Amino acid sequence: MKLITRDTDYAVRALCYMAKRRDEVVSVTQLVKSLKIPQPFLRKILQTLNQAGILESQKGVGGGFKLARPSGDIYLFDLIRVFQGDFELNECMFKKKLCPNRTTCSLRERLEVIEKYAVSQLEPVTIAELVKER
Amino acid sequence: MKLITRDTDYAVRALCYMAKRRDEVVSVTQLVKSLKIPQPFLRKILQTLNQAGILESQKGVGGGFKLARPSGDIYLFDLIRVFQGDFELNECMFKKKLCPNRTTCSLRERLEVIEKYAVSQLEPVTIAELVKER
DNA sequence: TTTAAATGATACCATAACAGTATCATTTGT
DNA sequence: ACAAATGATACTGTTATGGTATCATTTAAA
Ligand code: FES
Ligand code: FES
Repeated sequence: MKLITRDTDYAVRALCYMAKRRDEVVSVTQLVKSLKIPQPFLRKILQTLNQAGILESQKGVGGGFKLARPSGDIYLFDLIRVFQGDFELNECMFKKKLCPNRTTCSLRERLEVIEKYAVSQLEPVTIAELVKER
Repeated sequence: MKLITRDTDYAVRALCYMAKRRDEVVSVTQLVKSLKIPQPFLRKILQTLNQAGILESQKGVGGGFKLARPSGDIYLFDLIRVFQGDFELNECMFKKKLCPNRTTCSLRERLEVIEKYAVSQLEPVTIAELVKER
């Protein structure tokens, strides 16, 4: 039961690293030296971020990736959305989304409260924030 | 990313049903008629609860299950523990539990806050509570 | 102009968790 | 004896997770 998967976590680390070198193009090879992440996996992650418009890429020798926008405009939730889909702790709970008990189920209400809290906590987090804090 | 799996959810429903008929032995067949849960699956769930000491069973004709203790003493967390293991939204995040970034990672702190909140919300919930509320 | 360093695009793979099913054995009330 | 119930256990299908592996393409620099 985890809130954050490996993809997302790795992405956060890589983006933090890049945020500290803004506008500098960083290659996967470089990144892998600092962050201990398997190369091909990190590569896939960065390509995904590129397709999602969070990174920009430059091909060829001396190429690599850089942030597509200021680190303060890259939200943790953007990454979660990319790698994990919508943030839902609820997802109640029957084949094709229709749970008969929705109206009566009080468990559901409690889960919703938790989800709301989690969202409120995570929503404001940006890469800039995370970099600043260390 | 769900907090509660099907097992747990089904268990909650079944236990609520049984809580309303305290000390009455209820068979899986009966339960399945009210709750829309696949029979063999529910059976497995109840057997597990039996082994966990949450239910008592009676074999043979007219047999079935009943609560092993008052519904106010059966906590949602008991069920979560049985079907999902420890409640951890964190589980950081590296092969054999040792994440190098633990000290510096500020993401972690945020997740911990959320986890604490979730626990505080779910901890007091008992079957009795859930029955009462509908 | 060749070469090497980089990404692009895809396909593949291994493991585990999740959500069940299926069987056979045993107990027990009638 | 029989049928209704649980006990025990093994099996199965699907999806998510956490990756690898390949081949193609771009590009800077020798
Ligand atoms: S069981 Fe579906 S809403 Fe709670
Ligand atoms: S990445 Fe391991 S504690 Fe945050």
